[in-house]
Amino acid sequence: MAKKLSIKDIAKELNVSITTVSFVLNGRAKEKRISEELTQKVLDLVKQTDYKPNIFARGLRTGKTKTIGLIVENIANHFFATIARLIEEYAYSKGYKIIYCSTDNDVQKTRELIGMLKERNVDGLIITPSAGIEDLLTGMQESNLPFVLFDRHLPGIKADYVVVDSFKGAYLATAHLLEKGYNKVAIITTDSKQSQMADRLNGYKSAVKELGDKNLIGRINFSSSPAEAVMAIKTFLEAHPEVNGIFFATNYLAAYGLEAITNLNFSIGDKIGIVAFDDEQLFRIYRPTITAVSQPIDAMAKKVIEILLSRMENKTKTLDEIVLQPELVERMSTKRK
Amino acid sequence: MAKKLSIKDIAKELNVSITTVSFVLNGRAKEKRISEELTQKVLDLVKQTDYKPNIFARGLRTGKTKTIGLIVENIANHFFATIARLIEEYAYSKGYKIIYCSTDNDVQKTRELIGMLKERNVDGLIITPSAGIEDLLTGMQESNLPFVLFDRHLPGIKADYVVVDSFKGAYLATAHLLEKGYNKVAIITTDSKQSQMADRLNGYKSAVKELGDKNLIGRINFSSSPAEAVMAIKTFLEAHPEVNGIFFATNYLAAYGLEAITNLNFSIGDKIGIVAFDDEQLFRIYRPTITAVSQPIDAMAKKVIEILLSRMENKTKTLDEIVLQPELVERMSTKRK
DNA sequence: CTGAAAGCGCTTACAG
DNA sequence: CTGAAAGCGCTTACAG
Repeated sequence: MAKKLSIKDIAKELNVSITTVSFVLNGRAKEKRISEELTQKVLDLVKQTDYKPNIFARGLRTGKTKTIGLIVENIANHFFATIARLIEEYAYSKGYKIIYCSTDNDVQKTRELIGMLKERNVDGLIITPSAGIEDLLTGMQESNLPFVLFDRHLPGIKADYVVVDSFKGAYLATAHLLEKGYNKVAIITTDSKQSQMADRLNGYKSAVKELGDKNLIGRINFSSSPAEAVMAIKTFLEAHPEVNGIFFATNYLAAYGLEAITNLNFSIGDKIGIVAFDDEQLFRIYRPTITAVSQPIDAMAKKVIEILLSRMENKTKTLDEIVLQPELVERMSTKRK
Repeated sequence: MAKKLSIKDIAKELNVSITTVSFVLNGRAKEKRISEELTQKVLDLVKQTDYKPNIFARGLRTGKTKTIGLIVENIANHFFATIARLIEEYAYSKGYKIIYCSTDNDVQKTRELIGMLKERNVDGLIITPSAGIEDLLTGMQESNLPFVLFDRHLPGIKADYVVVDSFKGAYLATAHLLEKGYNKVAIITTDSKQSQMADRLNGYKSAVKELGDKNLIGRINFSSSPAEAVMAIKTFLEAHPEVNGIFFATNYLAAYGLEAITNLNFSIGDKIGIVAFDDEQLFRIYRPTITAVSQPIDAMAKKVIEILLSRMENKTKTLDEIVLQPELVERMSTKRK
């Protein structure tokens, strides 16, 4: 590897001390009353030689890395991929880089990843937490490593978070189905205990209690393969022939559900109304188009980065518990001919 | 932040020199003939205290980071997200972390990202290259920074790459349409000059020349918004009413195409046959299901990491130019009733 | 206004 | 078998 330039080379070339160069580089020239002329000479040479400070040396001294760890459930999921992309962009514009990882909702893996990111001295973390990592989060708070939870939070943990009002979204979805005359509405959800899933179930129950008949709950094992999930949904629908409306608690459950329903040859919209939680391209393109609860992904990404950065700069003193509002996007899957 | 343990603390606790601890930690105890007993004592204490070497200090000395940079076109695209996920997994199992970035096919952004990753001293890079970064790649070769290209490669650059046989995939897709009796087959592609896109166009042309009539080429501006792309495809189809088969050169073009075709109220399969390059969930779930050219994503991810790691360990001397075979997955969109 | 020097936590050539 | 010490490239308290 071609010998990299060091601050020493710059200093020598200009016949000044490395201290001076360092001050200029860190924007402390004014404060240290280094002459404008000299400052400019340093900046010019740095630009001309394309000198980049060694990140390790700097990190060793300062302990900062300008890196943020982003731990999501599964980066291959459309929702997480899109939000990761936006977070990457906002972070990048502030001079931060992102290291992403996927947990698959595996507590052990989440623990390892957090350990790994701490070891790499990330300056902050963004996490979709699974239950069972409360101790790690508490530890991070004690050691002053800033983090923001998103998509869900953990009861009992007092920490910044950005989530969508899942109860409200589920309520809107279920009420919409009931009002459209689909009077036996089921929910298809996972067996996970996460806060957002619990909220979605409660939103469903609340709408059913108010406007509907009785709860019809199908739980799909979180670690099912796609084929197993499709089969499980099919079995559920066969066991409950009265169902004429379904609220799918996640985007991937809805995708599996579409496969199951098509296998059963039910006519979507006519025989059975459908709403998905979380909007995506599939629901716009599928025919009939699928009514969905849309999350404000862009606003979430922005909020998350904003909170984390101000926390990292020690600006925030109070807790930021942000609950954004979802929106129901009405499409053809909840319309009878 | 709680004071972190250093190698000094471990050494002091055990009354040995830091040299000894360092040798043990780096698996050089045997070679340095450090007694088994002492070695074990060190390892025990390290485990017990959960001591982690400071990554900066190590990096400053060795220049290694155990980090790989992954630069893809767009992490929110299903193909890249899935492959990134797999690469992450394989890399992780070998003790490496991944930093991802998205280029949006913007040469300037790609250049910046490569610069940023070099600055961060990644040990290696995985890149979906855009034309215009040849000099950077050559520079990396000169400075011995290992990298592997994937999805596409650059003519004129002699470097390891892993791609899918795009010519073959496009040929299969187009020939399949023609054989099924869709005798006026168009290709919808981008205006990009990338090797894989050029190959797909050539595969299309070759099949048309052999089995078909004349070339019908629709080019969509790569930086169109989704709505613009849908409109452009619609306009193309209206201008060419004879078209009864379409080969979409990418997954997202196919998705836009489905929207356009539905807007036009064409019956897929009957009036117009469709094949997409790159398979994804949408094509399995959509009704009718969509015939697609499937890329061996898992094999690609494995190959990429394998080549990069062996290159990083200086094991590879010869060039690895891997071309994997795609597969045509026949579905309903190319079947007439 | 500017510089000499300590020190961050490692690795490793050298000495014994 | 083991250790004292140099040095990686920075930042910054201190001195002038």
